[in-house]
Amino acid sequence: MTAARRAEEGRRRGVNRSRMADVARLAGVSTSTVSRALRQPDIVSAELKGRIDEAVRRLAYVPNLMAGGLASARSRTVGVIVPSIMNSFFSETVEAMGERLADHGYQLMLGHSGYSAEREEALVASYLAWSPAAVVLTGRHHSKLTLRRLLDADVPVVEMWELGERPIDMAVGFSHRDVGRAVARRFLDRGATRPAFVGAALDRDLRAAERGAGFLAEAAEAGLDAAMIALPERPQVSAGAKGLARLLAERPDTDAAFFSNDALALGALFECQRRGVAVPGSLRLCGFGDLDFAAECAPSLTTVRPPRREIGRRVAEALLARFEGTDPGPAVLDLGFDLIERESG
Amino acid sequence: MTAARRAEEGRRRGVNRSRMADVARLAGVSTSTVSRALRQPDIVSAELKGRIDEAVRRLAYVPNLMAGGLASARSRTVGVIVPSIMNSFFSETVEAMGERLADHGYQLMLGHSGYSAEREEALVASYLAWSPAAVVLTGRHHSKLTLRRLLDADVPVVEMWELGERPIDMAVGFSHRDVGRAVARRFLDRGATRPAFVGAALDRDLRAAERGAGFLAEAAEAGLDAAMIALPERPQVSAGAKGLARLLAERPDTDAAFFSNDALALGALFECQRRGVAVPGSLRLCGFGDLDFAAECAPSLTTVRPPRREIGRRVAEALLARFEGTDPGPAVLDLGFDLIERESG
DNA sequence: GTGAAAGCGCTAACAT
DNA sequence: ATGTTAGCGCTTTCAC
Repeated sequence: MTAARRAEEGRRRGVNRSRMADVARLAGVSTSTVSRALRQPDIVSAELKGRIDEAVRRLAYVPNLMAGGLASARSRTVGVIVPSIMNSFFSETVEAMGERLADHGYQLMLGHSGYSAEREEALVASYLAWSPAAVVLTGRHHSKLTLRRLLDADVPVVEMWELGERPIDMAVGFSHRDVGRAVARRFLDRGATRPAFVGAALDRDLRAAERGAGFLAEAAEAGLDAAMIALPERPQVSAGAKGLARLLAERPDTDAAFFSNDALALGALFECQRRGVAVPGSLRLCGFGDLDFAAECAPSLTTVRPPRREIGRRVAEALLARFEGTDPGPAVLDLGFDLIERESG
Repeated sequence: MTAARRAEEGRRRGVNRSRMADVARLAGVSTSTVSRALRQPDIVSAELKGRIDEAVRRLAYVPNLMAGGLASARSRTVGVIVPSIMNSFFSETVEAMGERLADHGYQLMLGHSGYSAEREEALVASYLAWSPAAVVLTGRHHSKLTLRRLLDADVPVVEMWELGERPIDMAVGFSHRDVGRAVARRFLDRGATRPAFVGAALDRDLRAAERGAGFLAEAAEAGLDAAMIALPERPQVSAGAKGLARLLAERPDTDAAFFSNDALALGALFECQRRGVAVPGSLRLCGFGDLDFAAECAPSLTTVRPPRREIGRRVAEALLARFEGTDPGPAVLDLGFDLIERESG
């Protein structure tokens, strides 16, 4: 081999990267046997397995996943789309899911849609180009083309964080409408008569909108006319302060407010402190998420705890079961939620 | 073709998935031309380009990235490792980086090390199996094996969020030591004489430890003996409250405290409220991160704003430049930070 | 239980 | 500017 040729090879594969053929040669077997030893160790004789493992170790062999994927028409990759990585709700779910799947040799490809169906569509297309083992989406609202592509690809799909009647394939989450209802009931039980819902970016965050709808529905059934404040900005602490200001301006006699997440609720709490509004004395507050500050602020925040990690874990479990051909459990898995009763409401 | 054979093909490639050869046939050209038209449109005649695009559209052709990757020995994949996805510092960086790279057809593979060098090592190995276009790591401390693997693979590497003297390849971040010094100077300028640093999980979060070291060094140079409280737990709001309690117990005359992040500082602030400690009257507080609540809490939080999004953007820019063979800029890029002066300190 | 041989769908010389 | 040809490194029948 000429030096130039060797240099070319080095550039292609990275300097010291060995192939399965190198392992086979060193172990004195065929590549088929190496391939089997690596993926189904039990069907290879113990002696050969030992020689192969040794060769793998000595050569520091790392399989080329693209070659494997091409040959087998599938990859150990799971494409995941969340609305935003920065949202700690989803990132905790993703972390749990990723850990569980990584244990079994699966890699996550993570993307964020920014709550846009169009971006979701593009992400799904680019995931499918990798022949993923599965695709995980957030929510149950997707474009027609997204649906068609997923169906055509015949790939396992999980919709998470929200439940629908007819999932594409599987769904793991809970009912946001029920969350809204539960919070309303809590307020009513405590004697509130002028409840309100304050949400941000509800046109994009459909799950938050549904929590609001559930809240209003429950109040209406109790004969109360709940107010609804929809803020255009992102659901951050600063928006919560504005939301409270608007609420107090538009309906000063409000006595209980459900904010679409804990960040908003915290902002509202700060604003109450600044204005001298007593919480829960003259205004009850409830958030959603049970973020870590909820238990610490003063007064501590009544909120709803979604099964963040549990969703990730169960999605992973269902997928692993599918991959291994065992029972993946129910197509629609409702994990429920907890109402965390603290001082603010 | 028999029905069974067709069924087998369907299973392999997904029901309607067409190959480049199908596109070539429909457009009446060779696959090489299709391949060129897709990757370097300018070197193909306008007429053929048009026919090919039409064929791609009609067949809803999605390239098989594994085949492409195998043939070209590289993939449009960037492996990224952060300590934790749930940490909004890193997730904002990842989001910015991902957007920029996605615009150019690159996908992120995201993993989290949980601040463990061992897990980082495993992740790097699994990324390299995908022939990634680049690998992005957090920080400058990596295991020997990680280093060797990256060097052997001859892949572009960026270390982010921290700067070292000899980066593996490129580094984009800022000096955490300087952050600590800047905060100490601020406290001293305001007349503090009994400063302290409170950090959590400093044995794992080496950047936080370095902020603490810088803080102590600056205080020492001014002839002051700064205290250091190291909490074992994760840097959350609840830990901040504990940190404040310990600080007040161990050194009651402390008049200024730098918490290793905003969550801790917020917890401390809440605890001060509960104990009736005046902030900044009897105790100055400073955080790190400038999270969204920092501007909203009462008193508002003096803190340090790291260039979260900017880091992601600049990492992406540097990599894209490398991919395209243009000037990637300096090997070590210091983006600095901002001291945000608010009420608490 | 193991090996030989035929691809997987694409890219990249090379030739025209 | 376009086509021909030979793989990329692995998996998977199919024989033995």
